[in-house]
Amino acid sequence: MNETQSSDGGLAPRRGGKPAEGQPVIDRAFALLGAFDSDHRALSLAELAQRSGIPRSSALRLARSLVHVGALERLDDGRYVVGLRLLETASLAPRGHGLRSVAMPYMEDLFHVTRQHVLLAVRDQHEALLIERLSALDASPVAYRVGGRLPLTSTGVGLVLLAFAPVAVQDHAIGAFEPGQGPDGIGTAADLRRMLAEVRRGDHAFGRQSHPWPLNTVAAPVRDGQEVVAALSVVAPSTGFAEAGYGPAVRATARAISRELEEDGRRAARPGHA
Amino acid sequence: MNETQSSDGGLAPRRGGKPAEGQPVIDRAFALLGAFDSDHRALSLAELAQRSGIPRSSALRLARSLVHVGALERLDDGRYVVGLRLLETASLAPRGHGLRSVAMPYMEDLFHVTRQHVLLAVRDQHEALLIERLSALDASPVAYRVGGRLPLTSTGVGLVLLAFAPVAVQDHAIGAFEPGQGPDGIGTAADLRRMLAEVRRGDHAFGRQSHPWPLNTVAAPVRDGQEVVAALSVVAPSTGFAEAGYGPAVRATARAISRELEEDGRRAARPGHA
DNA sequence: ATGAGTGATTCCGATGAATGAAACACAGAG
DNA sequence: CTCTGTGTTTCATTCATCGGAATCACTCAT
Repeated sequence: MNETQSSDGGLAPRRGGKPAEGQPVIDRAFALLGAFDSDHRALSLAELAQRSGIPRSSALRLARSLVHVGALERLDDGRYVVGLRLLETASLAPRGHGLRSVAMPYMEDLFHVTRQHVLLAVRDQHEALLIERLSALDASPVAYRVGGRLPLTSTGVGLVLLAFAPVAVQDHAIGAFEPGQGPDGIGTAADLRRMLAEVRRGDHAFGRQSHPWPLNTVAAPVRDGQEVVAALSVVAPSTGFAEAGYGPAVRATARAISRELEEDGRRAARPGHA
Repeated sequence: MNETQSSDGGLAPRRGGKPAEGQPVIDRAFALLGAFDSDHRALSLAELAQRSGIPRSSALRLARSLVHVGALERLDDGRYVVGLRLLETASLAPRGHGLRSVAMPYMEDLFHVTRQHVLLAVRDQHEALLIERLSALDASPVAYRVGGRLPLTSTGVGLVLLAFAPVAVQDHAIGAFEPGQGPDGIGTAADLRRMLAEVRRGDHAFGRQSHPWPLNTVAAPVRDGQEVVAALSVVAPSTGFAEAGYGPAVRATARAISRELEEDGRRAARPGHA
């Protein structure tokens, strides 16, 4: 490691750089893309380099490649933003827009009836990823953003996804649970475990949280065959939250989406396609 | 080439491969991602290699890297699909979900009122890219898919985007126009040019097409400041198409979105943010 | 003007990551 | 059994990648 072996006299300017470590180009490229978040949608080269931990000259070269393929776009002021090309290919993700496209019309109807936030989320590893959110103009503000991640141990959709996740995932979540993270009524890991069992038994989850704002939520699982692939929920301010009304609506909608998914699957599986 | 120059005795197996050409890794990686389309959402390694024109072993290595960062996911049967990671970062594209998030509530209302397809599209080079589509369960089928591309010279949104595009883009489209591509009433390049002028003057576009199904459409521009950044439209079956009703609704909604965009811009521009 | 400061860009030698033909393993079909 | 088609591993070769330093571009305070 020590470059002392430049031997006598640093005649050679030691120009050549050494790739920090066996770090594939793809990793670094996506590290660049990972530098963007909801609070930093436009980044200068310097920010890009700093936030991704990549030397400036390398960051520039990579960013140019990404612009070339359309993954990034360059603004007039020189800053970079995420490009449309990503949206284009991302829309082909079966668990993302694929799921979304069949769920959307039903979510529309649910939204039409409730006029409250309607959420659709899937599980990715130990987090939930918000696929779609419908909100009214005059709706109460919520923190959850489409494309954003949220914890499994709180939020209705999270609890549903966790309840039907592989045991390993559940254990991980229960083990890592720290009191205070969960919604109201879940103080300890034991509470969480009990809650998950309850969710499985009733096939839906109620959630109450008072932390940022007082919000109530009902969530239900969306299935493709036997497997739970997503969770649907309605989130509404506690004031005037009609559990009795939203609960059945959410569960019915979730089942409708599940049925449609299964039909689509059957239709796609049978005949030779392509 | 003839490999006769193996000279005397093929002792050396000639293993080493030569990088086809000065082709950055990023380009190849996105060539892999580009192998997916709406008819091929799951691809085997062989398909992936063939469709992207990359040797199998290289495709495998790249695909693994992409799986590692979450851009691809691997199904149980070994096939690859687009992963959630892409959706996550793609949701940060200002011209994509950024625009979408402010437009959505208004689109919801428009959809609520009309119960017809509501489309939001932006221009990317010489094509339009569909950012969002709201459709009813019982709606007439349309070919346009979220994340998909559609020509500028047909479809209401396309005409609006083209009408307000830089002159170079317009000339390119008019030059490349071939009779028969456009909607009903546009037969020649001259017709197209005249239509674009009319769109600019009236600040909206009507479209009639009978090709796949008889569809009518009204589209209006969405502006951020002076610049047209997107187009909004309602698409409905010709039967019972109430132009008089949809037209104003679409235009009013487009203006509402524009106003909101401008306010957001002002809000974001003024105070120092991060 | 002058200089200081910031950020984007170019240069370029050294080097190791990327490359792909070939070999291998396995599966199903004929 | 052979044969065709998979996915996978190996490995000698080499060219694309790497990043420190120099350069350019631009702003702002003096």
